[in-house]
Amino acid sequence: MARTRQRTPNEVALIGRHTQQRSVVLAAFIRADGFVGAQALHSQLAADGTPVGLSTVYRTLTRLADAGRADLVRDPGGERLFRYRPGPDHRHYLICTECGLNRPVDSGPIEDWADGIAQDSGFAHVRHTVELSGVCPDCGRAPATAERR
Amino acid sequence: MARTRQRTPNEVALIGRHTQQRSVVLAAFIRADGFVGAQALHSQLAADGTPVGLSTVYRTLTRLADAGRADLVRDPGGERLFRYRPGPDHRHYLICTECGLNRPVDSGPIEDWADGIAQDSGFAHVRHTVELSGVCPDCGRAPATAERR
DNA sequence: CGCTAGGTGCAAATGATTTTCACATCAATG
DNA sequence: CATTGATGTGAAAATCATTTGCACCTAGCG
Repeated sequence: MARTRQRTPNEVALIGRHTQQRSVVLAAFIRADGFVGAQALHSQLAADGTPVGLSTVYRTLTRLADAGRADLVRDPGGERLFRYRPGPDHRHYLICTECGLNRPVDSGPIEDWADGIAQDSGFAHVRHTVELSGVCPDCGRAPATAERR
Repeated sequence: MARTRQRTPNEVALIGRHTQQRSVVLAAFIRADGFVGAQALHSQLAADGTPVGLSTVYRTLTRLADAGRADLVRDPGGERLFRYRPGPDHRHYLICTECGLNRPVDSGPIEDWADGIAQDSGFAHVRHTVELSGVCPDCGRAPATAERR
């Protein structure tokens, strides 16, 4: 419950000019600590009393991703979900399809495997996307609204 | 160069009623032998002289995927790409971002890793998506039109 | 303090996918 | 073989997430 980190994240500098909107978006994004969609973040901001245009949210997240400060995955519905990435390395997550709970997993083996493939194949700039999804213990126990599909 | 497999794939049975359109879509889909988007398949069919409504192509592919006969990945642009899956197991591919060339890779390690994660996490119905992309030797050598993103 | 490149927001444009709905077809039946 | 109710089909309209056009701001420098 310490500082609410309301101060402008210096990450703003990495993506251009420093503006109020960017600070707010960035702060909320970092605070989200997990995967968020642009729309969700936009709603969150509105709810927080610091509304920012949807386009701006999109623009900010896109820039962050381009700058390598955010990872990007796809919702089964096709929505882009962003996750703040503090460091240069990336991680992989196991996401609950019911409640959205997500936890990082040990991806060492994957990295090694991917590197090996890259070597053997002769392909350059090999990148990988790994998404794990399932039903977390809680949801598995209490099938919520059990809305499937 | 034997039979052109123009006969109706019996897979049709798995997704409902057997109609001309489904046979054609399915045949083309199987013949595509790799990832195809609904739109591409639709164009292909038109070019082949067996036009089928775009909606029908979408419906057919979606059903196949639901029935577990097709794998699904996302284009960086957000387009859904389907790949016919003959058996119950799935494979992972390394796709060239320049020319689309794709080759299966040995995914044994991944399967094991994913299974391990599933075990440890307590999550149920754990599924995984793995996408590897890079630039194939040919494209790396001759940077084509070198249009990036 | 004034300037200007870069930002911002809204609304309209895109693009892929889905749905609606009137019409055509399948496949079991009489 | 004709009937018929369930399904499937296609064209166009509807959705949805995301992008873009454009007129209006503003950070940050001189």
